[in-house]
Amino acid sequence: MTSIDDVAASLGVSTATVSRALRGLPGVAEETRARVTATAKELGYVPSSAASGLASGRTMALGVLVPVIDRWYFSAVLEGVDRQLRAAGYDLIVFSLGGAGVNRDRVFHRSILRKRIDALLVMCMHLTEEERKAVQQLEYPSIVVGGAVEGVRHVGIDDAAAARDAVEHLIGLGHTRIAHMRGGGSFDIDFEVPRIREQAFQDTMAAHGLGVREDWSAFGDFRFATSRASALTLLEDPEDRPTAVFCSSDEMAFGVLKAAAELGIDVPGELSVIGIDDHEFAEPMGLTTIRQDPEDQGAFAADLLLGELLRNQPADYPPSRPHTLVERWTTGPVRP
Amino acid sequence: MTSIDDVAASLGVSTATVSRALRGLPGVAEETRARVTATAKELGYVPSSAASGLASGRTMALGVLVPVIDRWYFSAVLEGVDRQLRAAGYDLIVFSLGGAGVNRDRVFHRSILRKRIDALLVMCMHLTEEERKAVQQLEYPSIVVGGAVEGVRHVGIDDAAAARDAVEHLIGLGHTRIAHMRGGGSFDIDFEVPRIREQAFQDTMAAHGLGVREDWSAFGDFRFATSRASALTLLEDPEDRPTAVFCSSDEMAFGVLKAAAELGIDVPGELSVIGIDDHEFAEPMGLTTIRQDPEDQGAFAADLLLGELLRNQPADYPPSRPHTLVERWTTGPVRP
DNA sequence: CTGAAAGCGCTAACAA
DNA sequence: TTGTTAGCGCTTTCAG
Repeated sequence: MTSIDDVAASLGVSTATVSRALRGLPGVAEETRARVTATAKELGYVPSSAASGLASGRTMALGVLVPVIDRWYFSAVLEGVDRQLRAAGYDLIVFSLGGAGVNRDRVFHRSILRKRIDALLVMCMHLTEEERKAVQQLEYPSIVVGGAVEGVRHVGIDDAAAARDAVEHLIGLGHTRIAHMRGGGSFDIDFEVPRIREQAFQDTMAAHGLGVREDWSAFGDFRFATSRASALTLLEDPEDRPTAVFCSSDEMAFGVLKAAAELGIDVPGELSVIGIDDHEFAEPMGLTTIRQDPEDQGAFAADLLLGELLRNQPADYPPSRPHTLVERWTTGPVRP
Repeated sequence: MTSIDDVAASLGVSTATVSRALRGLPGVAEETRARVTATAKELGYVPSSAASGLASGRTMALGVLVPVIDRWYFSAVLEGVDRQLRAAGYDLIVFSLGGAGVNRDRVFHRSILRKRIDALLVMCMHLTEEERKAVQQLEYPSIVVGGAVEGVRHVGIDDAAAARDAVEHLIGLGHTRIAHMRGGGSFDIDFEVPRIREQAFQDTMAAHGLGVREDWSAFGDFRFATSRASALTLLEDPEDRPTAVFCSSDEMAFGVLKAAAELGIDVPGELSVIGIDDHEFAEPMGLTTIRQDPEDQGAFAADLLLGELLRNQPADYPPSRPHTLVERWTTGPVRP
């Protein structure tokens, strides 16, 4: 492994000069810089991040804490984060809690506080009291993406408004018998988001003088399979079923669509379905939904953190990222 | 930031003892170890990974190179990798090339060779000649997951056998008019896998004396949307269309199913569809498919690398991970 | 514009 | 069982 000393020795300059030249710092003769750059390349010199991290205190890495990696929202945010990091020459370290809460505190203590990263991005999820405190007391910048976590700043869509817009779209089409396919639950992934969307559903219904039926609150766990199974029950009685279903996520909307297809229910003739997300499959499925852009959210948060690292002071920003209604073909006027 | 010296000073022992005690090395009195552990915890001491990495040469981090993060296969592999790393106390650094090939070499040189990781896992994708060489010459263990990369060892399913099994399932049901929805292309994500599956399709057809039609080779790009669009054309003529479609991935199979539904084609009555993957949606969709387990592949590869790091010598292993046919409800006997 | 030298916080012989 | 002593490979004052 060729080190900075090798480069310095081979040129007869000091390591300080090599370091300065390679990092583009001022106060190096252009001619020297050129020679250093050339020699470094020739020798295949690559600085050790451990050494420079130790010496400078900056690791050039950003950590992202996620509940799981392989779900649409989280991996999309990661993609957006990574895009910005790449541009800035930062590396991405992913701390996954891996679904259920095994060794959560091990992950927290061992990795996050280990001076391995310059900033931390936390994906929306349920944190324990202790974890929340740990994040708040981090000595480097941090931010939450997605649902809010009390006492920590965050960026994401306005979940209540997004849910309200979805429900009002259905109401605007004349629907009054509206069911809700809700998320949250088993994975402990996030407490707030599903609750906020549920609350917004109820509030919006109430605001329009519409009642919500307890048995029309179906549990879909933010997943296709669970939602399909729930919807099979929800929609089974042709004499008494909703004319529209508001789904707290697109994946759950797909489940409802699948169930409707199996039951021979025409969409949107007999049933309107709306989701939230604008998942990759939403467009080819023709799903009407409230679009959000997790990549944008991740990129925005990463940029924010990167900027703070650069200027060494907290930045001001609007917490809400946009959402918009995308009308496609799964919603339509209620049938008289 | 409390350092190892603080802990040592506060106990009146040497830093060496603290280091040994905390890392569970032998040769420390149990009583001493207990006191050290307690004090470390009390003072909130967390070792600096930069410092220990520099001193020991081990970073306790593993790198994973992916073409993109937010696709089913890649994020699932990541999940499996991460599970093993977590158990071993390793951190996960994700190097994403981010779809198209922007700054690819920057990523390679800046990050991968930077002594930030102890081992590298490369997700199947198309590497340039130079990149392949760089990976081969890495001075730490590396492995490819998914499709093979010439000159680098790898783990994954036997793609040819998987495709053959899928096609033979269709042939076994009496189908002779079989189309192929193929992947590969736009993203440059992987050259080998789509090609191998295509070749296996053709070989298997030939082996059974069946012809393949050029116009029945549809391009689905491994994606739902693209596949649906292709299938709409593939299946449009009721007088002359395949009775079965072999899809090189489940997402593409979903696209075919969607197209069939839109065209009013009964599955499996008029059309059989089989995929490869066993995507999360496959079961609720009732899709017959060749199951592979990317999480298992990731975990297996990570374990292999971790083991080699531990024993400091290359391990022997069977390169192929299992695949199995999962029969559900999208395939059936050809209609006379 | 360049060099010398003192660490950054830990680990790993080697002694004791 | 514990302590001493060198570094690991960089960055960063401070001089020159």
